[in-house]
Amino acid sequence: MTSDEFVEGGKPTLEAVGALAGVSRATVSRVINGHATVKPEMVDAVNAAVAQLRYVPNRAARSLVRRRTQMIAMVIPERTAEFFADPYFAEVIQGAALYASSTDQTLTLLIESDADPEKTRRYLTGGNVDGALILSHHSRVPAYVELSDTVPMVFGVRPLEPAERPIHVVDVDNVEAAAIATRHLVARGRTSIATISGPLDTAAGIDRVNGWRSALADAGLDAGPLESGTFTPASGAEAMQRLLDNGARIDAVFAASAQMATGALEVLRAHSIRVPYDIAVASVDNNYFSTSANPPLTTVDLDTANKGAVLVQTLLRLIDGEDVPPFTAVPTALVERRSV
Amino acid sequence: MTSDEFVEGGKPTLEAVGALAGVSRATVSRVINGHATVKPEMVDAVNAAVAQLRYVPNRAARSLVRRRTQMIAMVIPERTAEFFADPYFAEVIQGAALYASSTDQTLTLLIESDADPEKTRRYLTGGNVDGALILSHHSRVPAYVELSDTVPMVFGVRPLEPAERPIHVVDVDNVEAAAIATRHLVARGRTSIATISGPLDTAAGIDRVNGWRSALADAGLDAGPLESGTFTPASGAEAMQRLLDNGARIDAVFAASAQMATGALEVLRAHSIRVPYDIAVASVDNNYFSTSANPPLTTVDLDTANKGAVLVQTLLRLIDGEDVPPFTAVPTALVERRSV
DNA sequence: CTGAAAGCGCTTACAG
DNA sequence: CTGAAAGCGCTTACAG
Repeated sequence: MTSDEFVEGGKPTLEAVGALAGVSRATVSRVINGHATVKPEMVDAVNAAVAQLRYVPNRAARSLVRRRTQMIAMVIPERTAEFFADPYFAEVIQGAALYASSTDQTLTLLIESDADPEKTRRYLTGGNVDGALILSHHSRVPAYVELSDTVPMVFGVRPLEPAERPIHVVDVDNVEAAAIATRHLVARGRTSIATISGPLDTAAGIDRVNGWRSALADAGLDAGPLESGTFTPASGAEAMQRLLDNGARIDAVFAASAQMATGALEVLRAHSIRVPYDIAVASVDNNYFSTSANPPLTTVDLDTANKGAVLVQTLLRLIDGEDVPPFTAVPTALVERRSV
Repeated sequence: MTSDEFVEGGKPTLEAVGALAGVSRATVSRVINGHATVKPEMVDAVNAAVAQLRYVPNRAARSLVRRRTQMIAMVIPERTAEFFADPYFAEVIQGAALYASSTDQTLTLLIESDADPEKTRRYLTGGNVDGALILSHHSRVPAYVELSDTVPMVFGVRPLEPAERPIHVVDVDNVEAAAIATRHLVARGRTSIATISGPLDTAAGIDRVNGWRSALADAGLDAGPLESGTFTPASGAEAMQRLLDNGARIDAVFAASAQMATGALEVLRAHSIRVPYDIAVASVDNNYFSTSANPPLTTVDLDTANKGAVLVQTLLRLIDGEDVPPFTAVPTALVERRSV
């Protein structure tokens, strides 16, 4: 008797597995779903049959009866590609997709339509997904906050304004990340530490300024000058130039992103200011920009891929009705290279 | 009588829509699926009921009976994030996701596991998806070619060796793209045109060299010197340096990627060689690197987002059993900036 | 042209 | 501890 007898044509079904193992399909189902009430010998027989037939449960059937789509959406801004010089999204997506693949959830990418913002909301509320991860730009966040009691959601960034209702966010502690970098500068004996901040209308921009400021205060140092950029290399170069033009005597710069640090480094080089001898530069982000900068950047690793994984993990907990804290912090760590 | 009477609790079903419209659920199903055999007045009644109840078909139920998962996978290399300085994947994904969202297919990202390559194959052959888009590195392609008669597949790159069985690829015509750039250099009066090629073990690398060579031959010009890079800025800089070191008199360079062109430009600047006055530089890729180069690059736009869309479109045709040509070319176009 | 009915492949009360 | 049966929400022959 070959196992072929149990699969006529297409994919094997529960029925076929049951026939091979000599049990009902209800029992097979129980074994597959780990319902501990099955006799060990039946468990073994079923598992053997599953392996022999290479049985894979039909997602649609399971999803239909469980009333779960088994899908989660990752919502990302439409203009991502234009800003893809920023490796952030790629890393989060990669981390999230990898984690999702170890569960029976499917991760789908939902690109926000700038032309039709309602489309995304309709999709999310139309029962297409069990939950959503929101990585939109901060300006879009409030609109999603409203949906968060219709469909489970986890945000990748804290809203600027305190949300009107309890929400769940997974992010690094940006205050702490900036403080880590700044403290390292202090520990290396720097005393006049400027910052090139991110945009001050973003949570990350604000929080990193606060981290820089508080680390300085803790060390009994005055806050150095602050110039803001937009997280891009060009904006970092311009901010560095303004810092120099303003004539303040500084011996270190904390840049709120590796991209801005890269731009700053170019300006310093153009002025023959030696890094780290004359001015040390520390930043946040451990990515392509940090390693290929000249000199390579001492920076804070935000572990963005891990953030992607934790986002999914947290969302699944929420979907399962577990109690999830409003904020889950992803750990960060200093990585020392040659710019400090 | 309010429409609430037809939806007790959860999402409205076909049954509820039928009750509101005064028809059977079979008829509602026919209207929703556009089976032209329904009387116009019933069509209207059904559509009104659908709108009123905001009815959205249950994907799982539909998928179960149609024996289609309604999902397609995009297979991408695990190490993507590390190379994400290359905007290519982000753009393809964006184009593909956007197109998929206009259909009732869901696009899911499948990251190849370097540790367990079988995992991806099992997923694809386990009935999880209706088809797959393969964007892997070239070395992985042959393994997928084997699967292409088990599950419909479209490749984003032509295999290096002619495939053992008929496959479907969607890509730009790399020979033509390179020829466009080179012809433009020729039209501008350049006569000694070198190339910084991509890796010569990739289809894009090889094809772009051939395009450069044939454009030159067509113009009655000798092929200039060739140095190879790996598509990265650093490799472009090194190749440019070798070109200079070798002392050949050249008045133009065709770089097979914008990233390599960026690196080459830096070397030329360091040598005070003026672009385009002394040496003109044309490239391929219209992305962040092309616009932020100094000077901005005259280059061939590969319309990568559109490639993503066409990949999905082609795969859906294949899944529907249509006749699809083995190669679908995505159009390219020259964009003139200041490097030529 | 339309409806009643079967069935897609699962899960899970309900009996036993 | 296990099985027979109902049912998740659709689509589609099959009658009429």
